[in-house]
Parts: sequence; structure tokens; C-alpha cells
Amino acid sequence: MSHSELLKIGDFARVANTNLRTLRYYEELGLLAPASRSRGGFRYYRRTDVHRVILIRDLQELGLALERIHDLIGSRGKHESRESFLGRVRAALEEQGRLLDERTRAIEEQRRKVHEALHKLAECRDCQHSPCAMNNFCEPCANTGAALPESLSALYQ
Amino acid sequence: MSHSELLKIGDFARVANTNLRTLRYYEELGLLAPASRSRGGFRYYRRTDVHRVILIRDLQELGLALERIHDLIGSRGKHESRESFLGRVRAALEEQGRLLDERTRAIEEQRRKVHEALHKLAECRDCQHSPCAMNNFCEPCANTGAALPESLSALYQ
DNA sequence: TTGCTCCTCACGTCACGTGAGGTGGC
DNA sequence: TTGCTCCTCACGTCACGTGAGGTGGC
Repeated sequence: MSHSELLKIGDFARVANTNLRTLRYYEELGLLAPASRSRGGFRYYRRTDVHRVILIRDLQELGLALERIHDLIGSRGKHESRESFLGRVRAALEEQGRLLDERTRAIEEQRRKVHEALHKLAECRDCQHSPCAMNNFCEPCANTGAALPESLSALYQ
Repeated sequence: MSHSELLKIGDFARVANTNLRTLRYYEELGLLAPASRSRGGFRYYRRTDVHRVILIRDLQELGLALERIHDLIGSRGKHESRESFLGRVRAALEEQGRLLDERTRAIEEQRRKVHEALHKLAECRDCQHSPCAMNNFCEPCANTGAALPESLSALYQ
């Protein structure tokens, strides 16, 4: 149960669900360094560092560039106080929470549009009108005052 | 109130909340063509086509490549039947719904981790231990059986 | 020693960003 | 005619993908 159990890059990539190129690129950007190197240059990673990979991935999916992520989760400098460091950690977590809120709102909006479009699509089965490229709106529906949902007018093209 | 009101690419980009380069690139990939061109080559777009831009953006944010999006929402071919076309539209919408479900689950998981880490971080203020690069785990917490949340062990580095 | 894993270049790709140099439209 | 918008190359960028050619580790 030694804390110094180390993995070669291939094994680490497997447990972190990523690949060699990505890990080397993260190292190049200073995002995640291997715990040590062998004499021959082989990278050795700590198992616990998978959490860091997952965090980086999570932030990327929220739309952050790797450089921005580096700013957020960069390591503690030699001259940084404990309070300053904990403050930065908290700020990074709160930033992530804010981004999650934004993303949640966007997804709910998308879901609303998709549901509306699917519901409308059921009605279309009994209608013989076919919008086309030069006529990207649904005349029958417009005429009865029931306009096409946005997602459908985007697909009928 | 003519249906043929057309916008130059700059005005269209403004209402679609995008830019000239992106619109030209979408056209190059066959994702969205202007309704017409002037003699001098100027692109003219229909106002209703903003919905298509928004749909493409939504699908991109769900992680789809533009070529995959082209497969999903490509226009109706000359020889495609009405039923086939409506079936494709429905499949595209259902695919989007599936992707939204996945994304929602991933975001809820991230939110859980962030909340857990922020809660734990409050406790850290009264603790004097500082994990560092060579010791990326929190000994005091581990010793009392209260392990660090994953997001914190990723940040303490 | 064999075979698998790893190493460092280095060029390719996707979805644009960003000028350069020139022309269209009211 | 002036000025703003648009046009088509074409090279740059970010986050990797994908070999080429060579060496390390058990």
C-alpha cells in the first residue's frame, strides 16, 4: 500500500481514460507533470493524478482553453501563502460552478426546443406540405397561425 | 412583409450571433448556403436561416463534428420520399435528445463533485496541513478516515 | 535476446482566426 | 467618387492524431 506506486504513461493513460499524446501535451503546457522520469526518459505517474486529468477534461468540456485551465488550477508557487492558495482553489471551484450553471441553462433551452419540435413533427405526418430549400417555412401551419418551431424550420431545408 | 427579405453576410452574422468566416466555412462544408448571390459574388441570406445556424451551434456544443452534423441535418435529396425525409428529421431530433441526456448526467456529476469539494474546502481553513507537488494527498484527512474529495486532490498540486 | 513500451521529432487535421490585396453596392 | 462591406486566397492556431525512426525495461 505504498503511496509511491507509479504507473508508466500507457497504464496511466488507461486508468485516466485518455492517451499518450494528450498526456504529453498537458505536460508541455505545464498542466500535469509526471511524478518522476526513469534514466531512459520514461514518464512515471501517480495513480491519484487521474483526478487531475478528469478535472482538466471537465473544464475543457465547459469550454475553457487549456491556458485558461492552467491559470485556474496551476500549482502553488514557492512564495504563495496558504491563504492565497486556498483562495485560488475556492475561486477555481466557484468559477466551475458558474460555468456549470450557464451550461445547464443552455441545455434546458435546447431540450425545450427539441421537445417542441418532436411534438410538432407528429402533426406533420397528417399534412401534405413539404417545405423545400427555396421555401423554408411551413405555409399551412403559418396560415393557421401555428408557426413551425425553430428547430423544425432549421431541419426542413 | 416579403418572405424574400435578404441580408448581406455581415448583417446575417450579426443576427445569427456568429461571424463571416464561420458562415463561409459552413457553406464550404455544404451545411448552410446563402439563398442567393449578387452578380458581384455577395452572399444573401434569409433571416429564417438563423435557426439553422443556432441548430448547428447547439449540435457542435454537444460534441458533434461538422461532418456528422452535415449527415444529420443535410438537406432533402431530389429522390428522397416525404416519409423518408420526416423519418430522418425525427431521428436527428431524437439523437439530439439522447446527447442532451448524456450531457445532463455528466453535468450533474460535475456539480456533485464541485459542491463536495467546496464543502470540504471550508474544513481545510482550520487545518494546517498543505499538500504539495510531491505529496498530492491530504495526510490529516486520510488519517482520520475523511479522504479528500477528488476535485480537491486534483487542485492541491 | 526478444518483444512490448516508451522516447522525440515533425507533419497532418479540424474549425476556424487573421490579415493581404482587390472589388462591389448604395 | 467616397467609404464601407464584401470577395478570394492563404497562412496561423489550438488540441491533439498519426506515423517515422530509434531506444528503454523486465
